[in-house]
Amino acid sequence: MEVRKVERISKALSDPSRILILQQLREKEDCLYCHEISDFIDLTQPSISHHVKQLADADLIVTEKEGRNVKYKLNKTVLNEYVQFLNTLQV
Amino acid sequence: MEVRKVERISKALSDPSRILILQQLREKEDCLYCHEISDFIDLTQPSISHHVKQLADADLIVTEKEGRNVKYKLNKTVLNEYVQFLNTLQV
DNA sequence: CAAAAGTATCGATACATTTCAATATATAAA
DNA sequence: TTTATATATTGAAATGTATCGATACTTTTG
Repeated sequence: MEVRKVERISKALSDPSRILILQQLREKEDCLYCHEISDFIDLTQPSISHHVKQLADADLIVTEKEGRNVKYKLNKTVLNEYVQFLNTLQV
Repeated sequence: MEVRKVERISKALSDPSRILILQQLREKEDCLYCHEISDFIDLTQPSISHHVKQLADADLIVTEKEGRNVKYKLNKTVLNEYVQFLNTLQV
């Protein structure tokens, strides 16, 4: 994995709201809808949209449009590649 | 691992210079001296000192003083805990 | 087609991070 | 003890990020 990509993923993971989104995504077992996020994060809609974008731009989540709703899934492949990179840092 | 800790480690990993330091630390197999960093990072001494501090504050590296030099080691325990946290994000 | 609902984008402001020059501190060498 | 070397800290400028209100876009519903 390229350094630039590691940097972007790390940055996406460096915010409590975004970590919480990923945790809730796991709780919901890959069926988190955008509008559900405001249930557990006390920020305005534009702020939440911004955080989701960071996660999506880092490829940590995949967005899927369902009518006027947006549904999120964890991108396990990218998360695994990131973990793999971290493991290569250990001799 | 606490969210605050994940946040801090992620932030430490979200900079190309700091990623490079960790990569070189692996190359040197846990024997990286502070003054060696300027060989592969083109920043001033205070900037390098700042980056090293970020890594140390996140507990990703352990610093050891040897006379007027400082030597770094990777904190594998913390890195593993971080990886473990990331793995719990996968169902 | 008009209104409503869900999400994204824009522009502004506040806050955080990166970087450097200057300076301080600590240890070693002369 | 004076000087040199290695690292840390400080303060400031530049850049980046988070947040919000306002607004635009898209899809659904009436």
